[in-house]
Amino acid sequence: MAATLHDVARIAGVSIKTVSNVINDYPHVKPDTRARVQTAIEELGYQPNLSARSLRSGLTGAITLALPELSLSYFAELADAVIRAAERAGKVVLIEQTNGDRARELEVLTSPRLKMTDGLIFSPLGMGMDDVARLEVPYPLVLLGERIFDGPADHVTMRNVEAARAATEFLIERGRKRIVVIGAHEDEVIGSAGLRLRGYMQALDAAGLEFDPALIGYTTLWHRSNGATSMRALLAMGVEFDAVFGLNDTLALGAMRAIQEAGLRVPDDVAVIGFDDLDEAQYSLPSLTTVNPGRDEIAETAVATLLQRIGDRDGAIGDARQILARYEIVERESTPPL
Amino acid sequence: MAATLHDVARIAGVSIKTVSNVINDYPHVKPDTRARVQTAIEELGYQPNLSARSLRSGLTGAITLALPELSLSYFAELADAVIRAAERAGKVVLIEQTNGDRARELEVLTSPRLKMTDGLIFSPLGMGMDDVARLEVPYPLVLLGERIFDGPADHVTMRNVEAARAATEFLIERGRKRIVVIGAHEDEVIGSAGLRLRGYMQALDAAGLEFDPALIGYTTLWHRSNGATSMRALLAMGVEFDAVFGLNDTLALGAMRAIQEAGLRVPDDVAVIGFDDLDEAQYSLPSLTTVNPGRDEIAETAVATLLQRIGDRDGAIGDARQILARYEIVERESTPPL
DNA sequence: ATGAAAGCGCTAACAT
DNA sequence: ATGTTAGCGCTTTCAT
Repeated sequence: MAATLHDVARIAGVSIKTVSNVINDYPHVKPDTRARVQTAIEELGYQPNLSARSLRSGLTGAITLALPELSLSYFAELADAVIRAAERAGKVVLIEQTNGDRARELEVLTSPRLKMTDGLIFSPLGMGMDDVARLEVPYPLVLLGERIFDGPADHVTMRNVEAARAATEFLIERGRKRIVVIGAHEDEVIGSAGLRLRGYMQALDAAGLEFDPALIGYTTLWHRSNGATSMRALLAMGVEFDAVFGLNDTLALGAMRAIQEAGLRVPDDVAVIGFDDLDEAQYSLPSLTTVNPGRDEIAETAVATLLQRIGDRDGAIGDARQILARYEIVERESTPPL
Repeated sequence: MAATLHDVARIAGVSIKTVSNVINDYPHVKPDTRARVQTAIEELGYQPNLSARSLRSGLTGAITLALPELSLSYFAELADAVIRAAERAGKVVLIEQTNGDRARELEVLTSPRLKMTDGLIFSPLGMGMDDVARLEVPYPLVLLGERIFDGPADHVTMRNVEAARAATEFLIERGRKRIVVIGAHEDEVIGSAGLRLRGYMQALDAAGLEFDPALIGYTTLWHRSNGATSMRALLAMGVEFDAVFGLNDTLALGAMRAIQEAGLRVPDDVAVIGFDDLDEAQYSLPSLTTVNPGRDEIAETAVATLLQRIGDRDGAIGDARQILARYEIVERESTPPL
């Protein structure tokens, strides 16, 4: 059996209170008592029983991260960043995959398994504004993504509209006038697709360019294959264009493949920009210019915010906050130099 | 405060034992008592306190998965598969990232945080055979990967040598005779690189082809950029070749980029095969022929094996087992048809 | 500076 | 079929 406080206390010839004091760095312990306890701890290889500690303290030292799926690079890189940020704070991360399925997302919000952790960082994809009320939960919650706004929980997200506008302007500054968008969702107002499309429109407007519906490629999912398929369809219809804005990197990468298949050159004939700054955007042929939406900052802030809420037993922090990360355009080979 | 067993018992007018019986599906409970308890549970929104349950039962219902990093697609897809398999068994997964750093890996093996879970699925990258003794741990452990063999723990892995041999033979069958390998590690005997290189040699041998050291591209890491760099170096040296075996998919993808940059055609001038069957292998240009090493089966088996060990309180299962998944070659566009 | 003891919420052995 | 009760190992008043 694993050693307990009592075992350590017995070996060290002190009470369990003293051992506890040593472990928790309570200041008033005589140096030589402390040393004796330390020796006993090492001798026994004592490690505290975390279940017991949790039961007593009500805190587990773990947080849950719920996201659609790790096979999507964006979420894998987000999870990586969240785990690193949590680790820096000495916390550990439990991952739930929802597949972006609304029912599963709602289920996760009330799952008993959440009690294994102190709070939830939640990146929904299937839920919408109608489900806002479901976010009134009795535990600390930080929301990610663009499915819900002004909900009852802290929300950390990116500047979708501004960043998409900047991406579009980046193409316009380089002389492109007929800019295809890949990945739009019919009638979506919020959600990443809706917001980024709005940014696109704003940029056209500001530049005095006319919006042409023929330039919009709709896809339901945002995988590489959807980008390629959508692009091929546009190509087949004979639409004329000189640039492509992929609403995320995988779409842009897929579209870039279709463009090259058709014998067009990137960036000479068609300039391409993506959104997300995935690791692989550096390694495509040509490498992909894209928007870094501040993923690391989002992860960092989400963890910090959640931990604040967890530590805030008497609601001193106040109302739900909206936090926006800084974005940045990363220029690579898929767009021409200025 | 959250409701407890006592609250439910009081409302339902029974003892906590009865409530506990209902929750744990103990058979001998009168139907109407059960109904009364159920009503009380719903009324109070009772959810069991998992810390208390863990303290009492010694089991948490969670497992740890320790891997290098989620930003590497292979591990993201592995984690995805492990989480799904665990979920099917009603277990939850906590993820630790080691960055493939040996010191960090050894640290994870003895971390107190492991006590938050019932066992560990461990995919080391920095540890080696010298560290085998460190795997004698006082908790259920299942090992993944090719860093350690015949250790004291169950080991689930892929048929590296056979699969690499099959990949090489696949190229030979298509008439290729000068096959470059990208991603070799100097003097490595075990490890993915060492094993796969051995499979390559075996295939050459069996086909009566001579091994040419000039065809081996060494890289320390297995990112896309390493594949591209290594390939460019070989190209610059004027080495002649008609095929490339990337020891993993990202290397192959990087190499393919360098090949195309050099004006060579895939698969006509150079056939390319990878290893891993990542999602993105389907979407490259051309799509990548590769080896599916049985990742889903590995994840499934690792979880099942770990849960068996966890449930096996009196060591009835016996010694450490070695389990090998089935592999399969997935033919795509980067190799010519037979 | 240290000790004694209560109790977090649950499970399970033991009663009835 | 249901109730009583003793801990699981820890933190934390309250004493000393």
